[in-house]
Amino acid sequence: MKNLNHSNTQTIVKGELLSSPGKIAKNGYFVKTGCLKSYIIDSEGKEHIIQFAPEHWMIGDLNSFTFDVPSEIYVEAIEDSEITLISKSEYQNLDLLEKEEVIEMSNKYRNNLIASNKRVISLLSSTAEQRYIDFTETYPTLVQRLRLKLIASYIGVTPEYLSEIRRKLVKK
Amino acid sequence: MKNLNHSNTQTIVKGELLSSPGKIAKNGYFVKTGCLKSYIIDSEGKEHIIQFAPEHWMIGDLNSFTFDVPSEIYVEAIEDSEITLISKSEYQNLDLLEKEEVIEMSNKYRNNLIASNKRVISLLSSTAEQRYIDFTETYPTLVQRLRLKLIASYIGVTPEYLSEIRRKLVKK
DNA sequence: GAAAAAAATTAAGGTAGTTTAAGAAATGAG
DNA sequence: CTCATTTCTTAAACTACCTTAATTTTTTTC
Repeated sequence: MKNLNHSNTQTIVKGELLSSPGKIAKNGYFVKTGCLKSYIIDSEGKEHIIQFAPEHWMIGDLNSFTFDVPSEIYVEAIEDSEITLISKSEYQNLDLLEKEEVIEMSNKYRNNLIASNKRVISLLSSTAEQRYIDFTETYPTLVQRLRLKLIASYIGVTPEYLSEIRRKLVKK
Repeated sequence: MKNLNHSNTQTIVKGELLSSPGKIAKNGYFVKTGCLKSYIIDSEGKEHIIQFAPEHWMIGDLNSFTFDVPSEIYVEAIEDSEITLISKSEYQNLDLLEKEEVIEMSNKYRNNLIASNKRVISLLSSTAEQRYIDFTETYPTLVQRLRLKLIASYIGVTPEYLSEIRRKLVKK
């Protein structure tokens, strides 16, 4: 992460809300320790998790951050965490960055895109049980750290049904 | 697209397969005219569309292209099209590119990521009917050009059920 | 422009996942 | 440690969406 630390480190506690809908996102967040989540609340009041960001991940509303439109998502700490801010002025205009830094950003976008595409495929083609198994294999450490409720929201099922899935898998 | 046309323009006909699972992707594709689709076939033989690429979009298996792992997807023309190849040697090593070109790539990844994230949210939080309405509003020109079957596969329902959704919407 | 092939429609029956609700277990606060 | 709160589990009734299959419509091909 050479050169990406122009901004200060901040300490935040579990439950702290860094970003919420309606505002234009002024920052992205880079997680040094702990874990954040981004999520939306749908028209029926249900929470859907867009992304988890444990150590070394970036999180934020890229759409709002990039195009100066009001954000639609929440960003919240799910553990006590240390983060650094990624300020808009720096990253919106890539021209201002060194070529190396642009490459670094580009690689982060690309890897994030690859992960997002895989998730789309998984949502389109796998059952909830398979998505849960995939999650446990892809993010074994997160499975330990996260509440079932959060994992359920991420893979797109109710906590009740995930509970049932787990019971079935234990029996096997 | 200044400077991105190092490669030749190719003309392909509807139905032509540019890429298939198992091979390591040697190229990405930039669409000048026409339309391509990328898709997977799941373990039950069902097709799931990952992306449509009409004029000015890029398409390909970024994961395979980037990390030299065997591809898992098909890329196929759904209209007669003109495309240019995006060769791996150029884009895998961003170092070799001019800063401007890196910025251009970064922006394409970023915009693609924003679109992919929106799709994840939509799959998690919206009903099939709402996803169809969103699709018609987001891609009005594609709705005209694409067969119902393809749209159904993209939004994640069977053609039969999309047909039913349409009937309901016409009645309203 | 006629025959063949592919796509779309309709409907009945089925299933994966949701809803609701209530009790048990784990976590958090003082 | 203890009470309050949140999370997890279980189960029964329900619904969004799927499957199958037959018919109609559209598109492709020669």
